[in-house]
Parts: sequence; C-alpha cells; structure tokens
Amino acid sequence: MRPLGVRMDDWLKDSDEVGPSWLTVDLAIFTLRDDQLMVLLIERGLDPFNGMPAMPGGYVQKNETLRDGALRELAEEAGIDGSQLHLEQLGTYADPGRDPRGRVVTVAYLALGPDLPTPVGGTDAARAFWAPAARLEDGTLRLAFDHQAILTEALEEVRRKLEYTAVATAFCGETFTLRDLRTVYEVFWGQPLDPSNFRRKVLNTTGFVQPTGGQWLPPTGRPAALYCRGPAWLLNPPLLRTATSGQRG
Amino acid sequence: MRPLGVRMDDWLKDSDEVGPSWLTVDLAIFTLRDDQLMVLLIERGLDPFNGMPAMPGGYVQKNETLRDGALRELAEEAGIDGSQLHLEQLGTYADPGRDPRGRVVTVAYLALGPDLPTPVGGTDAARAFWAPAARLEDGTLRLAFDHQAILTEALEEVRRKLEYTAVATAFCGETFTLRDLRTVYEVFWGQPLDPSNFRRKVLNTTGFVQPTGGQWLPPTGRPAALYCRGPAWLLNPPLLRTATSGQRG
DNA sequence: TACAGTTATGGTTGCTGTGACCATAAGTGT
DNA sequence: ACACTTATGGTCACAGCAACCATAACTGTA
Repeated sequence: MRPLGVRMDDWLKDSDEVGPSWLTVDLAIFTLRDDQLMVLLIERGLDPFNGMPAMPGGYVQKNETLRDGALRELAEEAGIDGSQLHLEQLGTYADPGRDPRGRVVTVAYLALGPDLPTPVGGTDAARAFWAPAARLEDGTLRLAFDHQAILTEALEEVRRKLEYTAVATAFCGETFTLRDLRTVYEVFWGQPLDPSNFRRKVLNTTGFVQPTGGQWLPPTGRPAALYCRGPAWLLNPPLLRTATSGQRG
Repeated sequence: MRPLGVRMDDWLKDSDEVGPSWLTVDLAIFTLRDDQLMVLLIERGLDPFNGMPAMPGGYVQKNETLRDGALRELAEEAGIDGSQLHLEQLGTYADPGRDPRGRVVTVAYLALGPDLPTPVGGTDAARAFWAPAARLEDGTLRLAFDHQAILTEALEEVRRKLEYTAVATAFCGETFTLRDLRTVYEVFWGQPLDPSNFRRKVLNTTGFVQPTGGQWLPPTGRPAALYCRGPAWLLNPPLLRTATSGQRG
C-alpha cells in the first residue's frame, strides 16, 4: 500500500499506477405487479450501448452520500419517492473493462416497493419500463455493461433475504393482510403456500408483523386483519423454504 | 442522471457537480488465535490520523480488479497469501466527509483465515498487529476514519453468515476436525456447544463438510476424523443458534 | 331468508429435528 | 491395569412443522 498520508496531487505526480475514477450508482428496482416480479429498466439513449436496456442510475455528485445519490436517481429517472422504499446497498463493481470509457466504479443499490407506478421516461433515458424479472435469468434479455450480472445477483440476494429477514414487507404497502405477505413469498418461490401454516409461522416470528386493528374487506370472503411491519429485521425463527413448503394439491 | 454517453472530459468541463474520486480497498481480516477472535490492524505512520490504528488497505491500481487489489494489499501489508483465504466484498463507504483529503471511496473486503501468522510491519504502516475483536464493540479501541463502524459491520456480517453459510470453514485449515469447527461457533457465540449434537447437525447438513479419511491424533483422547469443506455454501438446514443451543451446565 | 361461493382463521395429528443426557470407543500417561 | 481425556454414537422427551380438517365471516343470488 502506498502512504495514505501523502497529499493527493503529489501522489498522482509520483506514479501513474493509480488514477481517478468516476463514481456512479445503479439501481436494481423490483416490485410486484399482477403477481409477477418486475424489474425497472431504462432504454439507453446514448452511446455506449445506445438503444440497449440498462439499469437506471447515474453519477454521484460531490457532497452527496451514496444513499442520497441513489434516492436522487430514483426520483429523476423513475419519478419515485424513495424515502418510503426499502433501499439497501448491494455491491460495488469496478472491473477495469466494465465501462469502455474508463474506470467507472458503480455501487449497486437495491430498491424494493409495493406496486410502483408506471415510470415516466427521464431526461436521459429514451424510455423507462417494467420487465418481468424472470427474463433476467432465462437469457432473453441483454443489458448494457455488466448490468445483467448485477441484476441477477440482486435477485439472488432478495431471494436469500426473504427467508432470514423481514424484507418481504418491503413489497407490501404500509399496512397489509397476511394474504398480501404470503403472495410475496409465493411469487418468489413459485409455489402456493398453505394459508394456515403461513399465518402460524409469521405470527410466531417475534417482531415480524404487528396487528394494526384495522380490517380489509376483500371483494369476496371473510374480512382479513391488517398488519404493519414489526420492529424485527432478522427473523427468528426464520421463514425457511423447505422442499415442499406446505403447498396444496 | 447526466448523459452517460458524453465524453468524460467534456462532462467535467461542463459541470462542477461531479468530480473524480479515489478508490481504495480496506480489509477486515479476522482470524482465530488462542480461541479468541482477532482482527488485524495497522498503526498509521502518516497524517491524517497519524499514530492511530486503522484497517489495512490502500489504493486500487489501474487495470486491477477490486479483488486483485485486496489480494495485493493483503500480501503487501500483512505478508499473507490471500489466494487460500476466504475473500468477500462487504460494502462501500463513500460519505463526502469520511476522508479529510477529499472524496475517497473505499470498498471494504472481508478476509478470513485459520490461525494466521503474526504480521510484519509493512512499508507504510508503522506496525501491524492482531487485536481482540471484542475491543471493537466495547469501545476501548479508537480507529482512524470510519474504520470502527466498518469493522463492527463486518463482525455482524460474519456472525449472521455463520448460521446460514459454510463460512465457519474459512477459519479452519484445509482439513479440520469437527472439534475445530465447533470451536469457531463457540468463540463467536460465546457459549460451549454439545459435541454430540453439533456433530449430528453438521453431518446432517448436506454438503457442509466431507470426510477425508484421515485422522488427527490429539495430545490426549480418542483420535478424531478429519474433514474438509463440502460443496455447499448455503447451509440447508442452517445451523441456527437458539436461546440455549445445547450448551452444557 | 336461505344458500352457495369464497377467503380468513383456528385446531388436530403424525412426523422430523433438536437439546439434554447417557454410553461406548480409542487414544494418552502413570 | 488404571485413570483421564476426547470422539463418537444412541436414547428420549419435546418443540415445530406440513398436511389437513373445521369453522367464521363476508359476498352475491334465488
């Protein structure tokens, strides 16, 4: 390691091994629409990768934290107020060859929310649209840069966290029924879950959800109690997916 | 977001909202010594934070991936060949105020290994030394920059992953006894575990460990079978820590 | 009102995995 | 031969889970 204490400009004169880099945030934005997991993409309007779909994102400004940058891009490119969303740092991608323009370091952020509005095309993106997340993994989607790999890792991360954290509540609104929460797991796991067993497990996990006292009247059927997120983030016991996970039929 | 397609130097002339940043990697290196969790620190020999302990790390060079940079720093500052170690990206810290010299983006890497050698002081660090990780959390240690927060998060990450992943094997050698593996959990959880029950759980977790056929003769007692890491990274079922976790009175 | 349809909620049962504990195996040194 | 130590194996009671059954509470329709 070179001396950390040396002044930055002296250091740069002294060697060409280290150079400046540009810092961006890219967003993996997932939501549920029509019981399907969707990812927000933009169509690039400029080279490189002109015309190709990509993750929304952009440069981090001076005097801005990564989180603030992610929130700003979320607002600018998708018109979404991220302060209500689950926002989480995923990982950083900095391979020298990942951007043809030079060393561009991107920090990937995960943003999750309940059924989000249809995005309006931003100033930079030709258009913005929701794509089924399944297309990330079946190879029918080609993305700019290394965005395909980033989004695939993001998806795996969410899937893992569903079992051990309360991240599923991020896909529900402020209040939700257990049915809503169950749907999240069913979509991710691709199999129906037993309503009764699901209920027992969720309510036995301390701090996962809290009853609000409110009710929701479905178009048909018995009214369902409303819940909101509980104080716990790590689920104990976790909501493990087993081989069969109690599906019926 | 500003147009990604604009040439970088044009862009910089065009606005002062975005500037170059410097990219470093910092390493959270943990090991077990004398049944104690230790973290590798260096003593800074230069301003800022001259004389204060800090995480080892340094600038990422051009044409170097983050992982390669982490491996290089590991070798330069601690004399450790990281190719045998568990190396994992933790998170990226880029708050504008975190480094008094300007926007320095650091990517924190986690490095875990079995009883590692006593480090030799590198060229930049006044000296390098192992410190008990417990001191990170009881506040008796003050570190440069935001390194205290980074290391605390690293420790929590390892603790979480112990239950759901095979990360514990990273603290053992190439081959190890179940006793060795059990010690890892006992150190992290701070409580003794029942050898018999631990054995059953580990062997019932498919792909966690594999018998090598070899034996290890302890100074006293019955010989123990040797195992190596299995193919599984995610533990199924996980090795959950419960309220009592089978400790003996 | 009566009834079917639908969904939420609650309870029962057999099975599996766990913690506590006991027993045995296989080395060491005296 | 014996005590000592540690690894390994087994037993048993209990908790949690999947599967499934039963009931509650709403809708709409005749």
